[in-house]
Amino acid sequence: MNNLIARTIPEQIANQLRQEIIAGNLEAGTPLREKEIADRFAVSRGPIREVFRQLTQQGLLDLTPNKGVRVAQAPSPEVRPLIVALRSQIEIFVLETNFKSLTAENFTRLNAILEKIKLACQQDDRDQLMVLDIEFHQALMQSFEDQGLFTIWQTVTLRMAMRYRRHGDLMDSYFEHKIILDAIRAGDKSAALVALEANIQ
Amino acid sequence: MNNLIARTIPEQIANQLRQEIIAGNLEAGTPLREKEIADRFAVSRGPIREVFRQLTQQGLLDLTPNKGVRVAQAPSPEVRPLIVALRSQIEIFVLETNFKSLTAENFTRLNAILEKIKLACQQDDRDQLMVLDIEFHQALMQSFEDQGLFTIWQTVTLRMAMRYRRHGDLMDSYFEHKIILDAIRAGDKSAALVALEANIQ
DNA sequence: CAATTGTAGATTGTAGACAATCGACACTTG
DNA sequence: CAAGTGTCGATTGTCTACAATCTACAATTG
Repeated sequence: MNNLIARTIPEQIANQLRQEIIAGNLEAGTPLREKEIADRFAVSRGPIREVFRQLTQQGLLDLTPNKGVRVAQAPSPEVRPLIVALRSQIEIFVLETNFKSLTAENFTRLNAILEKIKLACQQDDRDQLMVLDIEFHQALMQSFEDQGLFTIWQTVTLRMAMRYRRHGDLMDSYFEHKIILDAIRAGDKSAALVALEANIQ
Repeated sequence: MNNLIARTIPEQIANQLRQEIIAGNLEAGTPLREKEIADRFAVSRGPIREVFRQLTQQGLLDLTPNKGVRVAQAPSPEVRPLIVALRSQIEIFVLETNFKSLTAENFTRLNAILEKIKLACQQDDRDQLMVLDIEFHQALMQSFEDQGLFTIWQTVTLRMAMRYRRHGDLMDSYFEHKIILDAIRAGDKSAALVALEANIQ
């Protein structure tokens, strides 16, 4: 999830754990032991410590010195609207600023993800849809090459995604993303922005 | 900077490096070698790796696998206004939401920092002022106990602070913070919000 | 001579051993 | 019996050694 391909071992492990936390497979408050996770992925504790530090910084884990990490609580209903607003602003900014610089490569990548989204919707695979949803927006963010802004976006988005379940018909998600991509392809900036904003909630 | 007291060794080292990066003592693009930094702080590479991962996640360093870290570029003039807006929104939200829950402890803590700010301004110590400025706002953020939101705020704020120098008379900074605190103490929420917003730029 | 391949040194990545810290519970002590 | 203290087991924190990877530059080859 972090990159198109997860290069390093810690990255792969981080992706896996992230997905499980976001999906809610790991209850909030659950302690994660270094050795336990290390054994599970057949590596030593070093790489796991790296993963824990990263996920902590991304707001998915809480770390207490000498005590270890626990799965963090999802954002409270009070704070969630703020998080959503922040993410929305970032993505709107990027799409607007970067609109004319989008390349054919960006289109094909977005389209590839969109097809996977369609599949996940048809198969009613909510977990996979959540992963792909984030991947779609991530591809947008990465078209605008600003590592610092990407990091902020990622932290905000992961926090927002925690234990979040899209309600109703999954197919709606597919259509929403399709509208965004179609508008981009058609060069209709304002339509794209409207569709994007509508999708982030 | 991360906490009132930096508990662990990696935290202390991270604080030191953060300060140097933000102050601009370390040029953007400068590579940081694990062993070099480890020797400097008389620890092994392990804790340093932790520090590098954290600062990377906070947008102060760029990490490339198998190549190491470099000091990140400050946000571009294009992106900076967005970063400022994000930070402003977060702090406004917290102050507004949390206004009535502020305790006497919060006041004394804020006041203590304010006094230090005054001193730094009088001594024309720009680096120290930058640290204290962030500390002041951090104290505000920590009065609202939400680790996830704090993490987001921190990332945004550190990014915004990179190589940023307040122009003009340093004393202005002192007065701006004094106005905020006075308004809070007087229970004048809207005045506090206005003053806070004016200060974040 | 240009392109490729090979090698050496430096640097990061990982593993495993040891040290420090924490929490719980039994024990002492007034 | 209550408060404090000591010990034990579990877990995290750190260090050292070794493996994998990258970069630069030399050697080879067509």
